[in-house]
Amino acid sequence: MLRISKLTDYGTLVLVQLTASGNDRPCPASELATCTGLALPTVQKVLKKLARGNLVVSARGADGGYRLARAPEDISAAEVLDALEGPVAITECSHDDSHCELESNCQVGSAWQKISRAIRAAMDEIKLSDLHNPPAEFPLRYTILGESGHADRLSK
Amino acid sequence: MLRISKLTDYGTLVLVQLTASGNDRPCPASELATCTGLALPTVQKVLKKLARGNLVVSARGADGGYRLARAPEDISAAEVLDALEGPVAITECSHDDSHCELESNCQVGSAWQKISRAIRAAMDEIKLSDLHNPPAEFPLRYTILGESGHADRLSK
DNA sequence: TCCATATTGGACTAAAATGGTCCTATTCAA
DNA sequence: TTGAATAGGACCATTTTAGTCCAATATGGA
Repeated sequence: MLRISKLTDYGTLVLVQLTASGNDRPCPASELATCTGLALPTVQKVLKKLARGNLVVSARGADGGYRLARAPEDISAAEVLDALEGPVAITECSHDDSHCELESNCQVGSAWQKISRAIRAAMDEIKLSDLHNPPAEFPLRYTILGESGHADRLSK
Repeated sequence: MLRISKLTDYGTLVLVQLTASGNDRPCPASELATCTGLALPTVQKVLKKLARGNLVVSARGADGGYRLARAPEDISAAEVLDALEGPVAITECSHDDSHCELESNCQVGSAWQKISRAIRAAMDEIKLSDLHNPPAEFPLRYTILGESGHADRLSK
């Protein structure tokens, strides 16, 4: 269903580790590797992606390392996914495709896109601090169907 | 983010087509292929998966074909994903892994699993009939954070 | 200045998943 | 019996993913 790549999983591990160890000093990749039990090259790769996604800031040279770019409450799960999986389009509706001529089909495409946008919006609300200390449930709710036959609008 | 494979997209197309064309007679794969503009072998493959997922029923032989197993209101998006993507585990927490010894890490794993379960629950509420005639938005809502610091429970 | 410590960026390979096609067997109705 | 149709796999090409490694660069301290 929601397929999360291992890289994303590792990245979350690393981010949580950074969260847990305070954020006062830069933490070298080697230390994160030993703390998480992951292979060093893998941790390095993940950290590079996280840095490019502006979730961590790097300090080069001796006493260098990585630290969170923001407070854990200000880093969302959606950002983590973006940084590590890239902005993966759900279903790319290639407009020159023949089957997109049929209007009913494109409605389908847009339906999945809408669903994905909704999920993404929900992910925006889940923060790194939630992942660090997860609640019993993440109460994602799909509020359905006024008598219009259409779903109510998102209240947010 | 929510990555949907092309197969799933095609499958949804086919299901919507079956929905749109009524459900009185079995619809052969060839007809669905021409209606959707998809290649016949692809449509056949998709239909086989849908049949194994009990979303469509097949009739073999002359005048055979496929029809929806249930009313469009009784087929959920989650079922479609299950049938076409398989029950993809998000993050398999292999218990013998060394890094799972660290309790904080496993908390992460469970966090993603909880998120995925929440998304899945939301998908259960979205029906084929919604995909056929999608609303302006799918109002997925993540209701957050009582003062406990933990999220409120799903009310459903 | 020199050296050890770190990140940066990219290349690279192996393995797995995905998309798409095709073939043979089986089933059913006329 | 014959033709239309599904059932079930096998198959291959392509892409994605995981994981490793290397040369270059930056930093702080002796």
